[in-house]
Amino acid sequence: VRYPAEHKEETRARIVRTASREFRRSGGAGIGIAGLMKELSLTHGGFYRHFKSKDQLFAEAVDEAFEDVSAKLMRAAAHSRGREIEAVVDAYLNDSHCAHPAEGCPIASLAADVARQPRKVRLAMEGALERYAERFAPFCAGRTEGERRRNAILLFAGMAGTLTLARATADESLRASILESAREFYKRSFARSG
Amino acid sequence: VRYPAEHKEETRARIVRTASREFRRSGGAGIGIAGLMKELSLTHGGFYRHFKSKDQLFAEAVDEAFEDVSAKLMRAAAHSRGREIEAVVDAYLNDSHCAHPAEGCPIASLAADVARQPRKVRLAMEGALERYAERFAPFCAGRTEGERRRNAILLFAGMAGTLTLARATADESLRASILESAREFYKRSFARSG
DNA sequence: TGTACATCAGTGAACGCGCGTTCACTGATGTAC
DNA sequence: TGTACATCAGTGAACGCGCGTTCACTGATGTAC
Repeated sequence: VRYPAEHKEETRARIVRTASREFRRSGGAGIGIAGLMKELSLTHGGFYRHFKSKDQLFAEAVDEAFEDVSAKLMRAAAHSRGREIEAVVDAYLNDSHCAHPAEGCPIASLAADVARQPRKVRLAMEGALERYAERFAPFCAGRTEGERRRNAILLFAGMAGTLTLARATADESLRASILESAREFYKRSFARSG
Repeated sequence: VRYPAEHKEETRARIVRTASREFRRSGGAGIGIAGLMKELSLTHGGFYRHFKSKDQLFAEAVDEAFEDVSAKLMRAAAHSRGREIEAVVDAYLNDSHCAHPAEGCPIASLAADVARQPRKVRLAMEGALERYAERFAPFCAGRTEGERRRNAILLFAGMAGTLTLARATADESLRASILESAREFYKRSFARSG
């Protein structure tokens, strides 16, 4: 079968997009190449025309996840009429994000996984994190650019830990209560206006 | 072979202790029954005399990890001459804890894993978390017991996320800088005296 | 005191299964002549 | 215009491997008589 010129690129992008969702849902070991390709109505053999290993796909999928979530949060910030941190915190620490890891923040779902991966994967994570910090620093409290960037990282690290812990909980109301008090805390701690 | 009366109990405890370390190091899927038993110079078949499944062991191992870390942190608090939160934050957010997940906090290494487990495992996590909150609440800022407990949970959730993110980083100095600014932030936010 | 038997923590072969990866192959299209 | 050939995304069988779990078995000791 011969495919149109842009076909390969599109397939590759579809694999990354699906992998990004599935890894966030099930962890790096929770979904295999065969399952991933099947979800796209392809067979596992073709995978290696696009990626040299599962590890490489994992790194790209983490990157895609960062871009995905970052775009959503930036959109929330843009519609906030100057209360960007409040909007970002509300968009991050809510029941829907908690209930849908597959479409959510990769720090919350994959950071512990990434920590166990080879340096190459951790570098991809680090790059994505730096981009996060750069984008969100302007909305954060802090007297210098460096301080605002450190605060942006602290904000996301803290929110991610809170979201993950809420997800690890069994009781629905405990979960909601954790998210609620965290929203209040992170807004108070990181919003520019105080 | 016939063993002394307390032998079985001791073997069981050794399995849980080893599993607790190995799961924290490698994640729930990162170590198997055979590997675990081999580390204790036993064979995999005997495992099922002690546990009905790997899931059951995982739940008990998470519990053991909580007790382990909680005891260390309470010890740090006890030696702090009234600056308990400062001592706990220093004991949690340091390079050594970052470098040794196997002996470290299970929220940081296993919460994302637990979030994907059946309700039974999440209940075990929740119970352990409540015990954490109860123990550390007295050291936290807050006007009511409820507020102090909510703060204790926010403190550990935030610190765990920060530690996990630091571990997922590739650059040693970025890691150190994240930990340092986080220590300052969490002390300032949660210590009683301010 | 001596003998027959029950106990049961631990052994190691075997089960079915899914994993990541490789590879010979397919076949519709583009290209060379 | 017609024919022979190259391309290469995708197919599906096969690889070796490790997984969680089961099970018939072992054998030193405790117990019954």
